[in-house]
Amino acid sequence: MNTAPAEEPRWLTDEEQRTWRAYVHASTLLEDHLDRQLQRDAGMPHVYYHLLVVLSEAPRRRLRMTELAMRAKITRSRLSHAVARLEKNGWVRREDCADDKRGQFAVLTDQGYDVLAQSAPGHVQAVRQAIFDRLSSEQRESLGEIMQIVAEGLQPKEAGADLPWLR
Amino acid sequence: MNTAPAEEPRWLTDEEQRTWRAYVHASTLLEDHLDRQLQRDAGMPHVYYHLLVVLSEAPRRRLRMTELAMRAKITRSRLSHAVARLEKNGWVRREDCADDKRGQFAVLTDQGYDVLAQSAPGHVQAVRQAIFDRLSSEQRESLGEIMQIVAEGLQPKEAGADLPWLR
DNA sequence: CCTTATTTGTTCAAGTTTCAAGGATGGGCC
DNA sequence: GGCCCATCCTTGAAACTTGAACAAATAAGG
Repeated sequence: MNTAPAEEPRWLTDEEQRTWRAYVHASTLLEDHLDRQLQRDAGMPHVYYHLLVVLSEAPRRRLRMTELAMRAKITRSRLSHAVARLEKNGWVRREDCADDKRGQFAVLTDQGYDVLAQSAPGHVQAVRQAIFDRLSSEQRESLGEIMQIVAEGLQPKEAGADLPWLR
Repeated sequence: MNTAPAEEPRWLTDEEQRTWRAYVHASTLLEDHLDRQLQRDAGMPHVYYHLLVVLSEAPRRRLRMTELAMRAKITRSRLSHAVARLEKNGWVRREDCADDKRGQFAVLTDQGYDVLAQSAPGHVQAVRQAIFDRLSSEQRESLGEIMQIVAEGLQPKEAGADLPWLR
């Protein structure tokens, strides 16, 4: 028996190595940048801002907790804490679900909407400045395709998922 | 005087919007994925793992704290905590700097190197599986260029930086 | 020298995220 | 109904991150 990894793993080529490093650096810097920008201008980190965005696009500006967690790609636990915080800020409010007594809706408040409306321009500008303004239209297109592919590959397999949705 | 934002901001086009969403989703899922993979196989999150990697590539496997922070794109504060944790694991050791009595070196221990060597294959496989195996060679190339550009744009301007290096 | 400014790394407090556990409801099945 | 198990969401503790404040040491100017 040989349980130890017998074969040499397929290491990254030099170019892949460089690409991967560049990706890690860029994504780290970008997330930091946006977190700071939003913390300063909106009083919340990027993940929280994103939650408000997702809510703002939902019908009646409300979503079930699980649905919101899935759309935002975060765990339910994390969402629970996050909503608690946003609730304290008055930007989100919880509402019981009539059909399912286990359920909770997260609802974007008017106040939350205002914060969003106020900080959106700055956020868009930051994103534009960091990414789109620097890329050619071919690159922009390419980036979209690539990220789409990567995201799909990591998406918890739907239907019969062996994961209780995202672990 | 008109301090309020007078002009309609340049919103993202629909395609840019989609691209940005795809990016956020992909990067979120990817970072989560790697964090879990490494937490499971190496007992540390991705950032910490990256610190070991950077150290392993430095001459004599050691770097000044600030230098390490810069290469890893994290704050000194965060690094301080991280090294404390890694030190507790016996994977990194601190050493005083002879030239500059304020200075500290973070040194990768043999034990740290072993952990790295052991977990590297799994990590590479995860990265490959999530990204490179899914992309065409054109896309791989494109991704590298794009991320390079984005990273450069966010890099704290060197020389005369008005930032105390990353705030 | 002597004073002032900068750099280096740490620490504290507050905030966030993760993980494991748990309470409650819903649904299927006999 | 009664039982079992899945789903919905929350909780608490531990780990991690952040930003500001800080002490020590060095660099820069006069």
